[in-house]
Amino acid sequence: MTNDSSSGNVIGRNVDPGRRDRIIDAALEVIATQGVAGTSHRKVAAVAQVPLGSMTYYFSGMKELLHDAFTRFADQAADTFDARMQATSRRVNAVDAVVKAIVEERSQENTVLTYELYTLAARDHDYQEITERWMARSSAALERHFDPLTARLLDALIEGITIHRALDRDPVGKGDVEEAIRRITNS
Amino acid sequence: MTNDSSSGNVIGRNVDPGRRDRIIDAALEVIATQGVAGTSHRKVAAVAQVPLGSMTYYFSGMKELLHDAFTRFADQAADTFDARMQATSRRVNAVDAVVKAIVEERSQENTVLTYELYTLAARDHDYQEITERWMARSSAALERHFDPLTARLLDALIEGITIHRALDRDPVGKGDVEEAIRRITNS
Amino acid sequence: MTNDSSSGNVIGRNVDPGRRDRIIDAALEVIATQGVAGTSHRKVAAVAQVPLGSMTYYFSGMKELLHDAFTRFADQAADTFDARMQATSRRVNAVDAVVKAIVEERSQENTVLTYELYTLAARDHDYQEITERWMARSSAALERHFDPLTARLLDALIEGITIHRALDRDPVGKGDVEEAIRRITNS
Amino acid sequence: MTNDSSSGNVIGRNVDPGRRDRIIDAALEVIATQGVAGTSHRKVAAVAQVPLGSMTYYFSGMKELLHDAFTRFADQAADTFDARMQATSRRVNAVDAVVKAIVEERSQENTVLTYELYTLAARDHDYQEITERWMARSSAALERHFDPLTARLLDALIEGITIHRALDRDPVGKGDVEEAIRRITNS
DNA sequence: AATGAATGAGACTTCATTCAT
DNA sequence: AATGAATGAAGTCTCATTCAT
Repeated sequence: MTNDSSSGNVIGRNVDPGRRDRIIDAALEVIATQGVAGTSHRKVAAVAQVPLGSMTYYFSGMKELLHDAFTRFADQAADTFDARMQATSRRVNAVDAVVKAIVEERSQENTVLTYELYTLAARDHDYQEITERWMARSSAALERHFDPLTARLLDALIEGITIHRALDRDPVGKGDVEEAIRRITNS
Repeated sequence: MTNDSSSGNVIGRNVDPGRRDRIIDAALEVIATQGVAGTSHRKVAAVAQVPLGSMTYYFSGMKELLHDAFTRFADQAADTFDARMQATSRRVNAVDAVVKAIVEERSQENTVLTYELYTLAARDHDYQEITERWMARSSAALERHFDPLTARLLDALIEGITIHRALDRDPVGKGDVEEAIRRITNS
Repeated sequence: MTNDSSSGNVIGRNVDPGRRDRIIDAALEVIATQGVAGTSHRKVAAVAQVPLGSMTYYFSGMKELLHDAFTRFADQAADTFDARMQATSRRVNAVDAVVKAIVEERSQENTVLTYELYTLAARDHDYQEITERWMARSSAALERHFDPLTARLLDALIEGITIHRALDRDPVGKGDVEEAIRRITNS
Repeated sequence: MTNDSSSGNVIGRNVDPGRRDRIIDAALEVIATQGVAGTSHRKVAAVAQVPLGSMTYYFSGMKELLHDAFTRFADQAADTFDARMQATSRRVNAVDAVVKAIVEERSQENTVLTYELYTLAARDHDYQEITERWMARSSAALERHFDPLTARLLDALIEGITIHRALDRDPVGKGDVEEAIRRITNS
């Protein structure tokens, strides 16, 4: 009668720990695909394979869902970047590491999610907290290798290059990226 | 007989020639306020003070409206930046002009609209054409004073600084912006 | 394919003047049957045989629908009572007319609707305006035959007797009603 | 063996004996504030500070909860009125006592609850039993001082005056209330 | 040319109730 | 005995779009 979803226990309610996490992941997937504007409880529930009613059981509303999703996204991105900077011992390698972070890592999905977040943050302070924390962590990671001002300016440059690489049909190449990093860091 | 759609002013026809423009302006206002996600025919029609039926009469649908609106937005922004660069005769002043463009001009509304556009462009090629043209015009304007590579990198830096200034609670000051421009342009 | 509702014009949208009125009537029917608590857009739309979407096209929301419905109900009740009082020329007959108004006319449906309205009015001033106007018209109608104070007290008595007759398993009879009217009017 | 539900305090059992009562009180509070229509298990549970699951554990469903709540309400109201009548020894004072009962005692909350109850009773016989008992007790209390017919008519008058006082922007004053009581009781 | 009327689809959310524990 | 987890049903409302006029 009803779809036996995944693991037995057909009669009665499933006890499904981890479901909240699954919904958040599904939300990020839908946001990346359809944008915040195209994200709905229905679609997320379908991707997460949970009943529609679960959505507002686990999240007070759409806003909480989006907030939690973008918090996870920003935290993970910052973790990754942090790890990358941490793995670089010497300053001369730091420039390389940054170049790689830009060129190799920034997926289309990540870029899309980033601008969706910025768009929300530009209008709603609750999301701005997420971007602030993220930016602070980025700068801190860069300060492992650069002075505070340089770290900040470099962070901004990374941001700008990433955007332009994402939106440009003929994006700047790796060599030019490196040149930009060198200039801003006086390396 | 009555196919003259350009100039005529036969009784009862074409009473409100600027209506299409008015709708586009209203659309930009609504997008800035409510985001693309919160933009609807109804709201735009209300702001533009035109009947709801006008919306799909003048625009084939939501997408055409958004496309036209962002086209106007990007064109105007590029015009302004172009004029600013054109007004600067010597390279030494160019750095100053760029700093001012960043610090004095980028309003909250413009920033919001910019990311709404990027968000669309990141997912839909039709909008990407708009951002591409915009970026090309920006670089061209900068090439009045800088070599092509520098112009491109500078353009990206401007982008990044603008974002960070918009999203940071304690944004970098004018002096630091100038320092960044100097570094990227080797000035 | 779609249900041909009432009168032709299957292709395209029906132009159906009077539809708003029909919805209001349907609302009163549903309220009488299921109570305000049990009234929903769906149910009213079903009774009125209009699409669900019509509900919020014609009424800004549930509240406007209820307000309009109860306004019509109160106006009609006041009209009827007014006509009854107007038809009675002499005071001696007025008592009789009032008795008849209570005993013969107050249907179960009317009584139910009245208390639904009172319940709303007790909590929301917007509905209280309806009851105030109704009460004012009742008193005015009674003042054709009685002095103002007597009219007011009589109005209250009518109210109370009606309630008790509706809620009592063994309601007071016509004779006792007449006795009550006589006492309150000193007739 | 374990059917002793009144006093036991075995470990882990019946830790919170007054919980059912607390829920009923909370229900009355919610009904008074939001109306029967706006009353839900969730809201009542929140006010009573009990888990949501308690609601259907202690009450078979919403109807039982409402029924129990209104039973308590009616009983308490009848108790109060009864006490007031009992405290009045002589008939001449009885009129005064009734006037006071109307003017001094009928709170907005009580009035609201009363009509919510009437609204239910008008449609559902199970609630009508509550109103019948209440009315019977009122009449009985009045019969301490008045003959049966007068008691009944007076009871109805009290009802009507209370309603009109609640719904009228400019309610009848104490003096007029007294006049009404005198007329209906031939005092 | 222009628009008011109309509606099906789908949005978010609340809820009473069930069930495993 | 008691409850947290869970969900299907239904609620209100918004909307893009269509069509007759």
